[in-house]
Amino acid sequence: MLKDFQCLEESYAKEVLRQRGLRSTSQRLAVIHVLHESGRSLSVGEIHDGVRDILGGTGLATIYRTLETFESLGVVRRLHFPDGESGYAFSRAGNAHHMVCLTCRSVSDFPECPVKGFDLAPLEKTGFRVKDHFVQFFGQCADCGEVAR
Amino acid sequence: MLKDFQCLEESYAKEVLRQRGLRSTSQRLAVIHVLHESGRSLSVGEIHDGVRDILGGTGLATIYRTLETFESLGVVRRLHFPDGESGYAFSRAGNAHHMVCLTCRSVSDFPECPVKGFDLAPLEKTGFRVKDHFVQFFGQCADCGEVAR
DNA sequence: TGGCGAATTGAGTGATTTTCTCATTTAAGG
DNA sequence: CCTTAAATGAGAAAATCACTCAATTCGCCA
Repeated sequence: MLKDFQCLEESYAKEVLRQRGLRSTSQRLAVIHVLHESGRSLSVGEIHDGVRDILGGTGLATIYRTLETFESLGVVRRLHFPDGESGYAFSRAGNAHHMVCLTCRSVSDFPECPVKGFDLAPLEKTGFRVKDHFVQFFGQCADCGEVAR
Repeated sequence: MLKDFQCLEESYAKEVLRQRGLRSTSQRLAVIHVLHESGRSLSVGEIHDGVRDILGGTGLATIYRTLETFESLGVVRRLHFPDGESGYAFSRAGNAHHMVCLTCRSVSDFPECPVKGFDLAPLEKTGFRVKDHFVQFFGQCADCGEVAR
């Protein structure tokens, strides 16, 4: 069973679920726990393994359903890497901007939305109406940068 | 067989292939043809169908291999939509910025890289070293915007 | 605090997508 | 042309993801 202590991320997730009338099941909280604890982007298999470590047998379908639910709530985000791989990472709602380390796959959120600094004028001049955006910066985090040098 | 006329995109792809010592097969050119002609993002299945219309029986594995090859060359880019779907679109090398219409899935490139106007200083202050970026804007193109109104 | 109803899960199956293998074909330089 | 290595086709295999329904569990309310 999940230990009593809950990190900020777990209580945040609980709150979001509650607001939408969805249940805070141990499986859902375990997914958040695993994602947050790792601090990086995890594959579905890694998340499944992590949840099983906490709860014992857990169905793979539940993992897929949970990730889908959380992604629609903006609590979890799916990231796609240049090499074609993909993974899921914890993300505060509305934050669609990430710095992804290509070495360790750690994910950090932006201090603030970088699109504010973008000049969208030439873009909208073409008649295109922007409704959403998705920005990812790839590179090396502080730790991996050290090692590489 | 592929007709003699080749669009700019096809000769561009041929040139890139030649530079890398790769062959310009009819299948590869057909993939470019289909992608460019549609002007939007296509699924693997749609590309397969399109190529078969031109060449007759073509293996699905070839489509996958071709897309992988072109993506590594920067000629084709894989796009991921908010709904989880993904598709491939023609893209000039080095252009990692796209406007994607959520209605018709048409893809247009940016006039110029919008990240140039963005201040990376606060980001790099965290120790993160930016090596690449990927920017997608979702919304409605001029045509679909008209209809919606 | 215990029970009820509805949401959620588990397990297995099924569908879909992607990769792999290897014999055959084909592009491209000499 | 001819040669050679790259590329393809076909089908099987692997991986990924979705569906179904009985059993379980959460959250509300008495």
